[in-house]
Amino acid sequence: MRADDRAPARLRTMPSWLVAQVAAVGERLVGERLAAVGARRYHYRVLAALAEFGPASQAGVARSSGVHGSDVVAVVNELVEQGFASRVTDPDDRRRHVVAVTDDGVAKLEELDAVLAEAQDELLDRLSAQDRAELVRLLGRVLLGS
Amino acid sequence: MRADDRAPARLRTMPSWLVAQVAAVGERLVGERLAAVGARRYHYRVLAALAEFGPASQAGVARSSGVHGSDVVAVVNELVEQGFASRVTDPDDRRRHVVAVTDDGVAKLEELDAVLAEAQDELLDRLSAQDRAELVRLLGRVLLGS
DNA sequence: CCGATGTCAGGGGTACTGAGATTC
DNA sequence: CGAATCTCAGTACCCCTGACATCG
Repeated sequence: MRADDRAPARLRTMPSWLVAQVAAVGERLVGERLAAVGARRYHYRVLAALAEFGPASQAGVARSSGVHGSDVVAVVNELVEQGFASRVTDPDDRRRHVVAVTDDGVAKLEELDAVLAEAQDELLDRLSAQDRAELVRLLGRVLLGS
Repeated sequence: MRADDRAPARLRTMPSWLVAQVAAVGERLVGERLAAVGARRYHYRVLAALAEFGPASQAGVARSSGVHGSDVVAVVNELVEQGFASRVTDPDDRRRHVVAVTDDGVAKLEELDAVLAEAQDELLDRLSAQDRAELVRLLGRVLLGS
């Protein structure tokens, strides 16, 4: 009981639907590759935020990674379990748990980067370099005020 | 504990992430508007498929709407409850439940069409008509072989 | 028996809400 | 006190898997 992709005409030209379809394909490609190395998108986002912005409280990680605070808890739990992040209570403000990426975490992030680059290529297989750049430009513009 | 949109640089130019962000914005706009009139995307997709392709078995609806067969059951249940669809056992093949859109369902679909058109405009607010067409073209091309 | 169909139960991932406890 | 932080429980949606009974 699977779906063909003979979608109703109403949908085939609806931008929000097209973009959702493309996003779904991309998320599947990315998700499969991340799963193959034991990660999810949440892990990547949190590791990337920690690597770029440095150690931060979990609330800070939520802000910089875009992952919801309630989910950061679980993701950081998993990253710590796997040795990719450390979490210590801030002595200056004992509400805060300062999270930092470890050396293993940096290595893992590089592995994930490579894996995601592959997925991008597969997703955009049919687009020329120009078209890829144009797509990125248009998507960026749509996001500007959201 | 909400997210700013200061995303890591790794993500800001990654096509799969950009498209997922835009899709998320679109899905929120669409979802909110549909919720305001008591519907979800699944309802729209099933109604649109029924209106365009005519009455069909639930397996047929799954194929033409792209909604998974296991979910079609629940969606059709809800549409029938609301009077937007009818479901009768096919006398020629008693496995099949033939689903059809009702007059109320057609009216509902038109309401949803209007609501979704608004959402498209809001989503693409920042793009010229040319850019919108270009975006649709590029997205369509990405989907061609997926 | 095989295959298509409909139904149900359930999980996984993402995103969010609400409440409680702790600390500033 | 109010506000921020962390944590947990739970919800919702979408997508999917697996199993089962029914029927052609």
